[in-house]
Order: sequence, then structure tokens, then C-alpha cells
Amino acid sequence: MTIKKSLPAAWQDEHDHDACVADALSVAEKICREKGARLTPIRQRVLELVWRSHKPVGAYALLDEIKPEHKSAAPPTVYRALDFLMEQGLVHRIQSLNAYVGCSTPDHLHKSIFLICNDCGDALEIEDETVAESINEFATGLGFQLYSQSVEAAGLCPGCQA
Amino acid sequence: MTIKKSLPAAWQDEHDHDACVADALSVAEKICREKGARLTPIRQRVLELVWRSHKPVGAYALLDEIKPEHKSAAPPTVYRALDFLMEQGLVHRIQSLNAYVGCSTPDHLHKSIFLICNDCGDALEIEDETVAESINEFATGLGFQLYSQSVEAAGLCPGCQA
DNA sequence: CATCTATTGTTATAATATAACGTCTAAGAT
DNA sequence: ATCTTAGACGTTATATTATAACAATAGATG
Repeated sequence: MTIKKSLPAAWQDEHDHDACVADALSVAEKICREKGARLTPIRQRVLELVWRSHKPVGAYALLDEIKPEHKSAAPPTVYRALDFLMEQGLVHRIQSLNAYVGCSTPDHLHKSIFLICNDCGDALEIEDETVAESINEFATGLGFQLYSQSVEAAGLCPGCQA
Repeated sequence: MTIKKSLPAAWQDEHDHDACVADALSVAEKICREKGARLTPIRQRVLELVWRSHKPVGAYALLDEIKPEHKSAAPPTVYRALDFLMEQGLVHRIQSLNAYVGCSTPDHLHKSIFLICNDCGDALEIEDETVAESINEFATGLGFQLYSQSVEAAGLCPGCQA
């Protein structure tokens, strides 16, 4: 199931963001159930907030949103939830922003490229094997054993080039 | 001029690191002279320390090295120098580590991939157009105007797989 | 020399992230 | 059922990374 389209339209496509979030949550629930991972209320709430933001969101911004409704929330609360969600592949970290986004296609393992708009701050996740495979070939050719990779590009999205 | 080889041997190749650093400094001097950029003593020293480290090095580690010899050094001292060096393409930032490395081939613009060893912490810069071009095609196809890109891979280098 | 701009000094603070340890809860074992 | 245990969460403190803001100085340029 694909939640966000990896297409030019994706940047204009604001239509059913709430439905998107709801989908993401139900998919997450299913994935965690299958893996025997516990999607606790805090974790679920953090995931929901990450998705609602729909732009990469910082840990402390999430904390600010959670605090009113969860008095005991502190930085570890959020970071633990984010760590869990990243382990489950439900959330990605955008390294260049120290921020987090919901994974568009959490139902299967994949490599992604992020296109990050310097103007509006939106990040588009592109599921990709081409680039991933090139990187893998480089690494293999050098005898390097690859565990993970991060590909982030910055620039201007179509809507912000005006 | 290529300072560090982008080859498997690069990981074993400790031979003439001092010469490497000296080369890097003289190349940097030449580049700055050509551009009319001022490679001040502080900036030169930071560049040298980055090169001496030969692994990605954090800003505060650099600060600790500079303080004894430069009493007025403070975080902005280092960050300003790093910003300058990055603008000149003499240093790269490793996003996944919040750390900095000397650029292997500062004499010309290029796109790089970093292979980062999770065990020894070494980072190998690979000059690359293949991956860069793939990313560029993705971006262009989506109407995205690309400014910069960051490709980092983590794993185990040949020497650390034992 | 006068002026202007880039660089550095200095202090303070923002922003991001983790350590360490205690408590509680929920799931499986007996 | 209750015991046990591992994982989750609470809590406090602190580490790490980075920038803001403004003053002082040095270098280039006319």
C-alpha cells in the first residue's frame, strides 16, 4: 500500500491529508501486530503527530505538542518513541534537518531518496532502487559491507520556484 | 590533483599521512588565492586539524585542540572557520555524524559519496557522477530544482570485517 | 589617511540528544 | 492466580552541537 504518491503531483496533493494520516496509523498498527511490536499509546501518538506535520518535524516540536496532553512527557519520551518507530520502519530521520518524517511505504523494506525543499521545507520521499543499487555497487567494489544509506537532496520544489 | 585515493587500498593506506596533510594545505592555499578568499591562520589551522584527524571530527573536538594554542577560541571561532572551508569546498560535513572531513579533491567541483565505517569511524570519500546523475534525473523528472545533495552510506570497511 | 567590509572576540543561549536510574506494567511461566 | 521478568515509561540531570548578537579589530580600497 502506498500512502503518498512519489509523483510531481505529490507536492500539490493536499486533498485528503487526514485520510492519509488515518491510513498511516492503521497500517502501522497492522505492521506492529504482525511483528509483535508494541505500538503503545505514546508511540502511536508520536507517529500521528509526525504524520500530521507532513513536513519533517523536530523532536522538541513533537514534545511541545505532546506535553499539554501528557504532563510527564520529556525529551526521552519523544526520542524513545522515535527510536521505536524508526526501528519499525514507520518513520525516517532526515539527517540534514535533524527532523523526522512518516515513512510513505512502511509496509515493506526499501531504500529512499528525500527531496527537501529549501523554501517550504517539505520533504518528498522517493522509493528508489536505482540509486541504492549504484551505491551498493560502489561499496561492494571497495569491499565495504553496507548496512544503511542516506540520500538527501535539497533544492526547490515545483511549487516554490515562482 | 587527487590527495586521497578512492580505492580499496585507501583504507590500508596510512603511509604518508603527513605528506597528505601538507598537500591538502598547499592546495587549499592555491585555491583560496585564485578565488581571492582569505585563508587566515585560524582557518588554515582548522583545515589542518581536520586533515590530521583523518576521520570525521566534531567541531568541539577541533575547539579542544585549538584552545591551548589560541586562548580566545570559542565555538563560533571553529564554526566560522568550518563554514568558510565548506564554502570553499575544502571541507565536507558528514551529516549522519555531525562531523567534518577534509575534501579529497578540493580542486574541482564534484559530487561525493561517503562510506562510513561503523567500527573504526573512518569515512571514505568517493567522487561520483553515477549516483549524482541518477538523483538529478529523479529530481528533474519531478520538476525539482536541485541545489545540493548528500549521500552517506554506513557499514563495515574491509579492515573491520574480521 | 579615511572609510568600509570582512574577520575575530566575547558572552550568552538555543537546539538537539542521551545517561542513568527508579518505577510500573503487561505477558508469559509456573 | 501469582510470580517473574523484560520492556516501557517517569524523572532528573547533563552532554553535545550550533547559533545569536554585538563589540572590537584588522585589511583592503579609494
